[in-house]
Amino acid sequence: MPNNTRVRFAPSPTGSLHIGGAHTALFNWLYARHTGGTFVLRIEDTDKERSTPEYEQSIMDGMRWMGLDWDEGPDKPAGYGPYRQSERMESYTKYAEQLLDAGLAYKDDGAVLFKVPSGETITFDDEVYGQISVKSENASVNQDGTIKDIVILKRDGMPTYNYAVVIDDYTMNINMVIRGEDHIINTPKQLLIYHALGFEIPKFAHLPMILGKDKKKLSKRQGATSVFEYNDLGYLPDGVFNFLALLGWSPKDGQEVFTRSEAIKLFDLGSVTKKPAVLDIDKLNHINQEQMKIMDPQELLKIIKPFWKNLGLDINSYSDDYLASSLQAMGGRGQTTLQLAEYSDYFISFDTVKERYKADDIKEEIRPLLKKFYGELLEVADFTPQTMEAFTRTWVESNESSMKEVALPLRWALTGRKVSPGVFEVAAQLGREECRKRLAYYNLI
RNA sequence: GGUCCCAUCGUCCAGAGGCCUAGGACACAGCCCUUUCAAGGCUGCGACACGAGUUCGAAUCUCGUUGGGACCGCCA
Repeated sequence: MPNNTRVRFAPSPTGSLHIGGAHTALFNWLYARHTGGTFVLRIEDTDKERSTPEYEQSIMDGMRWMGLDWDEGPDKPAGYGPYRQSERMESYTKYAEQLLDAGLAYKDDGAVLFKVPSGETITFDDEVYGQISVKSENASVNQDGTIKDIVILKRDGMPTYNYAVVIDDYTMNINMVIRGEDHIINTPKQLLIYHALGFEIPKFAHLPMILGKDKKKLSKRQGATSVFEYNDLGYLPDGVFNFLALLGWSPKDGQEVFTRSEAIKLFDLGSVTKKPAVLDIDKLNHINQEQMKIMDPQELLKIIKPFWKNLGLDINSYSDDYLASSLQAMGGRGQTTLQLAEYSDYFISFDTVKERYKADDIKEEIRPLLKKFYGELLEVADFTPQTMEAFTRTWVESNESSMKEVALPLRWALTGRKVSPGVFEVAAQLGREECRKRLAYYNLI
């Protein structure tokens, strides 16, 4: 069954993909994937001054990072191209002339302006906000409140935003326009042009804004600018994806942690909220942690590797299986990839342990006991957490010691940290010989 | 200032007239488990902005007030 739902994400390449743009792109993608429709990427590069190919590239990379693939775009031409506005001049000129001929537009100083009528009421049904109506004389105004005709072609010949979107959405057959709420106020202006040209009107769905802690629209100054910074900060694409999906929307059953395919299945424009949402890093951290827990170990490993490298750890001398199981051994600890990498460093390097722990807390009186115990522990037939723990429990009992007394120093010697997964889990992961080496270094066997 | 939009715990969401002495999640506090917590379990704290209506009954509908946001570029 062919599906003709067509949505688009239309960023302007004047900056990287920021969190607000990512949110809009995500919801478009979710809608397209849920309905089986087509997701179009259109580059709105009509600002000659600020648009750059580098930003265009960066936006696409950001989308790829988030796993938001598009079906049509500058790099994926289909029947509705080109996909950059700067390459679609022909249609802007054509329809401008049509408007000029019909007397609905006029030229002034080399620019073409659309004549805004008065006395009309422009109404549209937003899929999220419901019915919105504005009087045409209020649709486009000067600072003093007088009607302001809409510039459609600038003096440099390029189309303006409000005009180009209409022409492109129409000619690209977009039938559902999903964009930020900041565009709700632009919609009446665009509707005027739709009417003047006799174009069929698409459905509109505006999304609540994402606000910063100060409740102001996210600007480049606050928080991370591009989605890549979230990567560097330790967030998973799936974490950002999941977290962003929860801003302004939630599945009917209240599930908060979900995979991409679950999100696609569950997504519903009808349950998008209207209230602007404040971005809460604590929640992102939590969602990110949950995503790390359910992620495929080998996939997670690919992401953690660069973080380990940044910590100066030599991961090349270990197999992927060892590294992946080290990550698994962390048992869900750490909220970000950055933390996970840092917390697990002792699986890769004993040097980091030596730097952190000098063993000067060990009282000489108990060293003999520890030596005796660790020596025997290293000889258990089966170097698994279960066996080691069982062995230890009986040992401390018959030697009038305690779990605390022997396990805590062991943790320090093995990890150089106060906190870690179960110490026998750590020991098993490190392996008998590595444990022997570390204990020997601290003169504990 | 004008136009448009919004209004439930600190934050993100449930709630579409009785199921609400308002539910979940994050954060916070406390407790528990344990060899440690950065893992896990439990408990607590905490909100329907206000005022009028409509109704037998309102967080849910209407109006007003207040508060917040967005936009007012030949930027998008």
